[in-house]
Amino acid sequence: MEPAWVDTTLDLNINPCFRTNKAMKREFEGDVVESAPVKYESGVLVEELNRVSAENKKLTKMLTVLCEQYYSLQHQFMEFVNKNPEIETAAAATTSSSKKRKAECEDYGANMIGFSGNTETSSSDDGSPKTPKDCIKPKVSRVQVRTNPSDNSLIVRDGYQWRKYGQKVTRDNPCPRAYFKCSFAPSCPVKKKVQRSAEDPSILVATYEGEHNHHEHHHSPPAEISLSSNNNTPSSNTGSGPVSSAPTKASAPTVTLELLQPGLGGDETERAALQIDAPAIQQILVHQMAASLSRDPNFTAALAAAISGRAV
DNA sequence: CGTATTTGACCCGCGC
DNA sequence: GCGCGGGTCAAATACG
Ligand SMILES: [Zn+2]
Repeated sequence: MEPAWVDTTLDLNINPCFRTNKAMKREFEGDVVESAPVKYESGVLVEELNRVSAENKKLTKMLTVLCEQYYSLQHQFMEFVNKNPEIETAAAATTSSSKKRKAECEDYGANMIGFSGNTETSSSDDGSPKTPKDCIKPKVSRVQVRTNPSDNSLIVRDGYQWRKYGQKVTRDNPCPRAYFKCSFAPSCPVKKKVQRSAEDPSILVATYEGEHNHHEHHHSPPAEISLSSNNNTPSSNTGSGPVSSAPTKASAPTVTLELLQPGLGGDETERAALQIDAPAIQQILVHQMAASLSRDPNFTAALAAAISGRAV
């Protein structure tokens, strides 16, 4: 769980010298005959190539798993953020260096309903499309992904399968906004909107809406990360949730999050530092891991390479 | 030929 | 009522 593991992996990936030395050493004390240096060298090289190839494959697999875990973690992180409006305010205050703060303040309902409630409830609903608009917003989560504008037009690679069903140009953004719908399960109501940031075209803003009621269409990792945000998800209100819109202030963790604008370094991703005063220490670790992951340009580059190279 | 994407049309809420 | 802006539909098209 500690970020050191990630660093080690990345170092292995980009700098296989140590591994090579070890392998060579082992080869030396193996079936080595010094009388034929060329043949020995060739054999060692071939074997080393195979080894490196296998290792590369293994690392790619690990990276894929890590990527999936990262996405899952990111998803849950923004879910966590959505439950605390203060974080959003602070983040908007810091990140909006020049952009206007829209203060749209989408009501963070924080109620986990809508995942078994609004899909099939009104079965005997005749033609009248009139629905009681009791603000049954299932869930709205916003996430910003930093990508290379030349690589991909719009992000889709987040572990799920999306079907594009619309594209519109918005008023205050020259970049169009794309509308996607989860197409894996026909009963999955999850939608997502993707639009580039107006100022920084390398940042894609994705807005997820709803919650998946199925697994990812391919082998999902067993999620060794046991974040699970157990503090404020009683998970007993999933059925009929007239839950309070805000978590109880008494037991809610006080979270302080600050996001730094990447613009200065140009190569530096946004950094998230947060401070939790709660019995959930795991969340701190998880968030630190997320921060370190998103902060590390090596990881970003490797992630981009892995995604673009081994497209799902 | 089946499926996914494109893209203009259509709908709907909202402010004037 | 009307215009505007955002969201969705669906016919046409592209793709494998
Ligand atoms: Zn889904």
